[in-house]
Amino acid sequence: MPAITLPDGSVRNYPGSVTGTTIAASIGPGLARAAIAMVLDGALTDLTHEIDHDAHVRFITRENEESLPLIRHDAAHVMAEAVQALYPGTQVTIGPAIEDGFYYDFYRDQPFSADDLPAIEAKMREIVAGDVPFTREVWSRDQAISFFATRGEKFKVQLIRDLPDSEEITVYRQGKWLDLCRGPHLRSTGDVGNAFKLMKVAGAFWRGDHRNPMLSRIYGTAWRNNKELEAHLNRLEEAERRDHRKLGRQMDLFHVQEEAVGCVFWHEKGWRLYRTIENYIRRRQQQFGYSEVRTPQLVDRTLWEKSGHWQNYREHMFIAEVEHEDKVLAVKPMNCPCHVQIFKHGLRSYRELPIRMAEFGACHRFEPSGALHGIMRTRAFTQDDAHIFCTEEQIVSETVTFVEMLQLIYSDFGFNDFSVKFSDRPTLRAGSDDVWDQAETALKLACAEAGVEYVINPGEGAFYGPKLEFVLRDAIGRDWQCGTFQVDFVLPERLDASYITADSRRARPVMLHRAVVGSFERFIGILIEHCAGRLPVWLAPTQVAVASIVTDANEYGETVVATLKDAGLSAIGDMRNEKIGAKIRDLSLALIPYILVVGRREAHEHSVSIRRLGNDTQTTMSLSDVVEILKADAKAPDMHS
RNA sequence: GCUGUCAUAGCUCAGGGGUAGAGCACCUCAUUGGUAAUGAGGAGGUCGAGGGUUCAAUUCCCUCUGACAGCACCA
Repeated sequence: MPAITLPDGSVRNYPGSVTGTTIAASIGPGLARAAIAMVLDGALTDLTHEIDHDAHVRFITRENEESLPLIRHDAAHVMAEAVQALYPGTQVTIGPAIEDGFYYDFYRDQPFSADDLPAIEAKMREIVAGDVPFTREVWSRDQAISFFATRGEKFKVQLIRDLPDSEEITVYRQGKWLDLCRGPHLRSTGDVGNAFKLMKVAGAFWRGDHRNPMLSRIYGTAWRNNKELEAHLNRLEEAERRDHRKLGRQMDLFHVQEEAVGCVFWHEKGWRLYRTIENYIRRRQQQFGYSEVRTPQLVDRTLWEKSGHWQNYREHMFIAEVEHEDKVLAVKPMNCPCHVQIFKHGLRSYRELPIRMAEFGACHRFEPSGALHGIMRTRAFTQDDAHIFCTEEQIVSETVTFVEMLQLIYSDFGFNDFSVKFSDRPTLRAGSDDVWDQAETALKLACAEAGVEYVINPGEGAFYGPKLEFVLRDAIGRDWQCGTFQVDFVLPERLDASYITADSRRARPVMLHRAVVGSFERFIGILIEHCAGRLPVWLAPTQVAVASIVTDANEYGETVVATLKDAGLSAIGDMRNEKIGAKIRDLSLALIPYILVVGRREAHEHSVSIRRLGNDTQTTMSLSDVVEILKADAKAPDMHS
């Protein structure tokens, strides 16, 4: 006699075991039609699941966002059936729902190409139109293994073998096709609906391990209705429009070329943007008690051996050798060991701590070719790196202050939304478990004190310590990891850094590795995409353009440009023999925040007509007023008194 | 690095076994105009590099380099 409690608190009794389908039907025909799955005692479950005990049940309908992963997972099954129908001999592996959609990994001698997608998609729509029910079956392990083995599904067999003994082995059948699957699923293939689209094919390693065979993965996107699908496709187009590589070219900020793979050629405008950001960070660091240093690019391998980087990252380091000297130098891949050298130079007293040592450190890392991405992931980059040498007692307060600084900087760049990941000890690491316990505990305590909420990122810490990763969210909802904060008890030990305590003994400092923007290259890429190239005035490489209407106004136009430059603004003149409409268009496409138009009237009145980017209205003002307005608008956020 | 796709003018792209084409940008001339494209003319390419097949290769084949998407990697 199961008693079923519904979300509104009402309880219904059923004579024997009962399915969700029956319960929904007993509540009403509307719900019977709409319910596509249920949450049974907190767990998402098939509607056909038999309930033989008292339970809480909540029904999921298409209106509910929780239906999305189900729709996507079902779409993956439908795709797998379609693929096996069209390409016999293809082996199936796994096909989960993911953010925005789903994928399925197949094994096939000939990987799929984009040309195969229309046929697969058409077959999928057939299967959806067939509207055949999904049915769940529990199989024995042997039954499942022999079934998939006879079909030559080697990957499935391996999956089943690796399932823990406690795990019930279930398959889901849809018509003649079936797949090993934990479920749950919707009622039938028809519930997938038609708001899906196959997006791309890609290679993916079996079980995510590069030593394993490569599978052929097909990605799809799936939604509850066509409106959602359209919105998603529009978001993708918007992201493409914002691509920093495209905008970087259009705005003439930088380029990359074959002779310096993964390295950025900064053009004048891009470099101006870079320097504006660097100077801003420098001022913030000063404000927060950092001192700036500069360390060598080429450092003997012995130092990297001591730090452990040679053992851990040798294959990612650029090496320099000279003909007449028997030395191997590494182009520095990071700054920490160098900063320790400065710390070690001379005796340090506890009175000096914390020492906050900052460097705009240019680093080189041999990143795998497939990892490179515009200026976001490069082989040569510069970090806003700093290392805080402090006592254990100072970890908490230093963390709190760092988070405060990071928040301030992010919001100055227009990022007000960020999240934090806590990465704990990795499998390959230096330092004893005691030291790791100590470091992780200290960092957690510091987070609590700073009011930082985080999600755990298991096993993703650096080899020398746990870290916090600060992930910011951009204007179109994409996440980017920028800031980092790492507690390190290992490197000071390895590199033998010490200070003199109040009672004249030697003690090890703790080293806090930290960066706010991370790599300047990457951050600038993110910034460009965040604001779609329409940089705030203080960052814009060209802040204002002066356009003349007639040649008679050119001379006055030039004096306006000169006045703006004298006021410290980055100004250009456009005195070309073009119509004003064409100039407005060109200067707008160049994403210059302000356009000042001058004609005979303005020249005579000593005024300008001012127009803000993205706004098609204009007002005429005296030149002196405009200069004051622009000066105020062009001030860096930390320069407002 | 792996799988796949791609590489033609500064940019965006078309073409195709018989020495290359458009639009924009650029240069020249005319035009002096009031807020997102004035008109006409001109110049610009070893068709990514190397090899092969062929009477002939930018086009077909192979190798390399680079780019793009995904995977793997990211101290």
